[in-house]
Amino acid sequence: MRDDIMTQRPPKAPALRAVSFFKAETDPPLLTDRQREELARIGTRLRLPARTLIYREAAPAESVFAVAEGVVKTYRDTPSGKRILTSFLFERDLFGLAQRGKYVNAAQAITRVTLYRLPLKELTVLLKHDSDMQFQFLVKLTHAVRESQRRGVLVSRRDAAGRLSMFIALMAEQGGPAVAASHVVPLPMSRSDIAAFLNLSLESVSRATAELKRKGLIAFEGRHAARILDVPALAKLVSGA
Amino acid sequence: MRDDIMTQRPPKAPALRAVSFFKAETDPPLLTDRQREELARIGTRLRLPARTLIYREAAPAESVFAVAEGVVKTYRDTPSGKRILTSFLFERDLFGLAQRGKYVNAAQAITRVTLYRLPLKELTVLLKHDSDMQFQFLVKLTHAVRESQRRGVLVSRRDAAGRLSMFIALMAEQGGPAVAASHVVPLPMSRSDIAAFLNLSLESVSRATAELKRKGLIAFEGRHAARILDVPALAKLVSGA
DNA sequence: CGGGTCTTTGATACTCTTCAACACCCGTGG
DNA sequence: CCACGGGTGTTGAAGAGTATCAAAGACCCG
Repeated sequence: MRDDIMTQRPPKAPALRAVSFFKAETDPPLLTDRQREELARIGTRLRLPARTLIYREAAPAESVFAVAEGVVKTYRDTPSGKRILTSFLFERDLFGLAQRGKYVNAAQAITRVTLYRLPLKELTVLLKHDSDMQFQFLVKLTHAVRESQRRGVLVSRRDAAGRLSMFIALMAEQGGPAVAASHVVPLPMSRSDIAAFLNLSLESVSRATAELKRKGLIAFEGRHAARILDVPALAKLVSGA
Repeated sequence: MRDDIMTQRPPKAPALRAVSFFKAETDPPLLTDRQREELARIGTRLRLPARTLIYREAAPAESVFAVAEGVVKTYRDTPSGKRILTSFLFERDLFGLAQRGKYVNAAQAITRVTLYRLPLKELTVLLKHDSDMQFQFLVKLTHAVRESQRRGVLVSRRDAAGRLSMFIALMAEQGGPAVAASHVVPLPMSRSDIAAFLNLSLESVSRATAELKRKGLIAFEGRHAARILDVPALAKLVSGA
């Protein structure tokens, strides 16, 4: 609450969130105000409505994007017509993964979003000049590797209910302390996005949610929020099988 | 061949391989000789026999490791007793992914390996002082993110033969031009490692290899090498479903 | 209120997993 | 040189779980 007042008054300059690989009690903001200003200077602030396609797979990659507000998904379409969601991006996340000058995923806004578009060229110059900022990007990238591996662990489970429970736990964690306290987890994405992320069919996700409801673990508050009713039971499902 | 003579005469200092996010015709070595020397200076050269456990999951993370020679796997054990292989590491790869001072995976040598153990503390100091080297680590990390996502795409396929074919293609790619020319793909890891990487049961991997053999796509030369017999057919299986 | 999208539910088929037994390979030791 | 043993890999049959196809229901936006 006080947090809202503090951070939303000025238009949010690009920021990063990540858990460091160092042992640390707290996770301080990765970037200083000055660094954020510098990023804002080379970048462009974009406000995009929900569902906007930000870039396509294999499009020329000229920028990296920082999420200031809203939710973004990145995905890949397989030759067989299936869509794989590689990640959900939230506030203070980066996206725009490229290889040889081309994006390896497509990116699309899920909600209305505010982004900072950071031209790769200027960004690399900036990073090479500001060793400290570069280090923070390095920390952020290791965070991204972990997150990607986490999805790998997620989809390794066979049962749909188990995958879904891990996903809800993931989203709860992402929401921060406010979500943890209220036990209400926002799920801004569609069921079909969840299915593509969990590598399940749409129907399996639906049946899994039904199962969790039936068992009294969660309840839905509209389509885009889940209330956790039985925390220990859900935690057990998340860890065990 | 000429490459062997060039690189193996002096003990290989730590090196990195990665595809850059920039558009580039060639992929030059990421590190200069001087940078490699500096890394060698802060690091320790280790020679370990096959199967050596390098570190456990959740162990205090004090170092990053660079592979100079041999093959390493990183894995995670789930509460339900299943083992998930998160990556295979080859020459010029890095491993030692940590979070809050602890390794998030375990790491084990598959073959006899030569490693450089780089203390995190010294490494970060070095990186902050050498902005250019830090940038190369950043490139390497984006490479790691892509590789991790690739595994995500791999395991999204339902059919075992499809996953295996993608895996063989991955290993072939890793082998470089020599492998591509000979069509013989080294598979130094065990079937059970492959199974854990592909998120399949041991038996399914076995059946998938049998299927590929039966269809005349590949032949095995011993247990740790596959010869690709029908390149276009395999490529088709790799891409399509 | 209406149209269309998103979601839920149902029945069938398909693929992998599991459990079990067997075959194979290779280093070891007689 | 050969037999042995253990790990490794292969093959078979039954069972579990999701994917798929089909259709009805709920929700949201205009």
